Amino acid sequence: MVTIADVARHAGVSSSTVSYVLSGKRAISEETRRRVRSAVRELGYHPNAGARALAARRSHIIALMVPLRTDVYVPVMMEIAIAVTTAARQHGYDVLLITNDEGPDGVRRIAASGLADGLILMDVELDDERIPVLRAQGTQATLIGLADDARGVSCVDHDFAAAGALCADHLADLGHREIAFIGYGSGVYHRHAGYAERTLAGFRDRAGQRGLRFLHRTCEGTYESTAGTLARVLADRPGTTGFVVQNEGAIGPLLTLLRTSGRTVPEDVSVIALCQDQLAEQFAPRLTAVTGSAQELGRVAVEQIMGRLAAASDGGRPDDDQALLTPTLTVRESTGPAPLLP
Amino acid sequence: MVTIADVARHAGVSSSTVSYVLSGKRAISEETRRRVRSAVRELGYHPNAGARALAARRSHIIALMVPLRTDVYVPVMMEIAIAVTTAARQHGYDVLLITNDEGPDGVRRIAASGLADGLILMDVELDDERIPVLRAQGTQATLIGLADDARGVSCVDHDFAAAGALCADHLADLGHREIAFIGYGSGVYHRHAGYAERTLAGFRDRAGQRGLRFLHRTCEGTYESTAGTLARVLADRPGTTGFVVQNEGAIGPLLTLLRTSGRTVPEDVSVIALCQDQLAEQFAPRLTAVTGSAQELGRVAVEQIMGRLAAASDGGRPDDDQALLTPTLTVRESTGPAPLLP
DNA sequence: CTTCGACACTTCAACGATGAAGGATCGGTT
DNA sequence: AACCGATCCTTCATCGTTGAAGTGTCGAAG
Repeated sequence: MVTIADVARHAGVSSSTVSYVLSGKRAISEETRRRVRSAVRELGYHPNAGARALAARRSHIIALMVPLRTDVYVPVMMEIAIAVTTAARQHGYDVLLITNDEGPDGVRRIAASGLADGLILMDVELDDERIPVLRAQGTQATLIGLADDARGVSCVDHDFAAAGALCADHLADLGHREIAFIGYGSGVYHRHAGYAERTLAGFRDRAGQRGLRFLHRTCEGTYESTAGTLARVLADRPGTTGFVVQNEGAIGPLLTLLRTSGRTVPEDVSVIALCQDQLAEQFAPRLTAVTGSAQELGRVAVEQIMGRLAAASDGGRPDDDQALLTPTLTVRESTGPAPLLP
Repeated sequence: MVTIADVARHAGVSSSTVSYVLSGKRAISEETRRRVRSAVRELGYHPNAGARALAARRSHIIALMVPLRTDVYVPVMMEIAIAVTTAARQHGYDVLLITNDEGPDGVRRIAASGLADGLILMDVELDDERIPVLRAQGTQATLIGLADDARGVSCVDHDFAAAGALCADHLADLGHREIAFIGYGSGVYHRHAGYAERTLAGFRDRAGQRGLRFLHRTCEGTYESTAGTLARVLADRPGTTGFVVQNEGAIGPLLTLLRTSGRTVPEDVSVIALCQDQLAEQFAPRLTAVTGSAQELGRVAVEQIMGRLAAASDGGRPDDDQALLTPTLTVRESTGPAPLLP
């Protein structure tokens, strides 16, 4: 194993000088810097992570707490995780993966052991138990999602309300008047999952403003569940011409069911999805969709943590940022003008 | 911050004793152990990760290198990542997430810095550049996937050949004689991705033994691509009554296309999928599927790494294990007896 | 000719844990 | 009484890096 002392010897300087060259915290002459750098390269030196963490009281690791639960669309989680990892590396940080089932104790463990300098929490609930722990330990953290009391932490999330509103606007612009909103399973709403509630609220408000009639129906995302949901919608409101689908699992079944019931998309009914573009492109017809960027979400979360860590190490009190990322509407082939009244 | 010295003082012993109580490496009297344990609890002591790593030359972290690429079905990757994390925690280990784009340098960085004690590599290529690095650094590692030269590392993977063979057997048992194998996009085969090639080879061999005629066709997984693939299959072999689908993205489109072309499943044609059960359950009809457990894969990978670490720290040379996990066939509603000849 | 500040580097004491080696205590042997 | 071995605990050096404080040198100002 190559240590900083080996590098120092090889470059003919003290180990402190090597440390300073590497951290850039003191002025070092051009000549010395060159010699140290080439010694580092020649010996293939990599600073020992443990020693560094111990001495500097910084692990250069952030922890990412991901849900075990899989009613969230999983690829999005993975995309966020990868975006976080990539963004963190650009700041010289690595990412530790923690699962949600460790709960508040997990947060305590990571913070108290100094394993990570900061945490990013996914799948945050409105009154999440982990948040008080973070405050108590004085740990820097960013939530992906919103919480009721987010003092002492930063937050970033998609602007789900705006996404809901975009759906309502698009369908209203096309002349639709009766809309069905196919949501997640009822469990998601009972859990008060922010993304589900806020999308619905955003949609509802805008729908009201635009004079749309609409039904919200829960749906588990299986074929059977979607069939049941659709049947009830068509029974209650036979005049429905627009569908907003938030549940990724329900999209395929819904399209199939509409086709088999003799309705063509977008001539008879329009379908707008709240899902990733990649998924929206896979269906036939390609779906008009409202999307937020998972990559951006991960990137912003990392920026927020880095900001907090920098502020804290300068002795300041970090700002509790709240970022809401604006969603985008991409019009494809699944939405069109409302059919003329028969 | 609570240190081991604080605990020692509180329990009226030396810090070594606390360390021994916690690690269990020396006999400590019942009474002392009790006092130390309660001091730990009362003070909320968590050993400092950096100090521990430095002194013990063990970080209690394993790194998991995940692909950035997303032509693999992403939920499976996430499931593996979570299984790895959960299994690692049971051994007192945490998991660091590294992305594949760091390549061999990433492996070097992690190994040389002592950040992780071992690595698990996903998305392994047959002549993966990272493997020689692992050998050179003497780093313990497990591959998820197979490589040409896996000396010095352990491997675990699904037995894709067996999965292919299971498909052939099931369709042959049902009396089908002309089968189409809908695979991944051609890029996957050009890359010589092991899972794709081995499934196909396993299917081909068994199909030969059972006297099946079959076509292998690549498919990108979009609706258009699936439509094109299916059209060609039906043009070349109108008598095809069995479909094996390995590309998750092609399943939905294929079912829709078969239906719109007037073929019912499973009366006219049988469809068997190589995909997760969760996905297979989502379609109508529910799909007969051959599955390997992603959870098991993650679990075994962790066991292998733990075994290697234990052997290495006992001064031994770890065994280069190779595990192939047996897939399961779950018969559902999408396969049935071959139709009688007209 | 002293004094001073700037610069470039070195010395050295942390950081918090581990574990080999070295006591202390005790009942049991000789 | 002296010794022994077992048991249980402590002392202390060590891990590799960091960064505050200190040293040495040099040129400019007083």
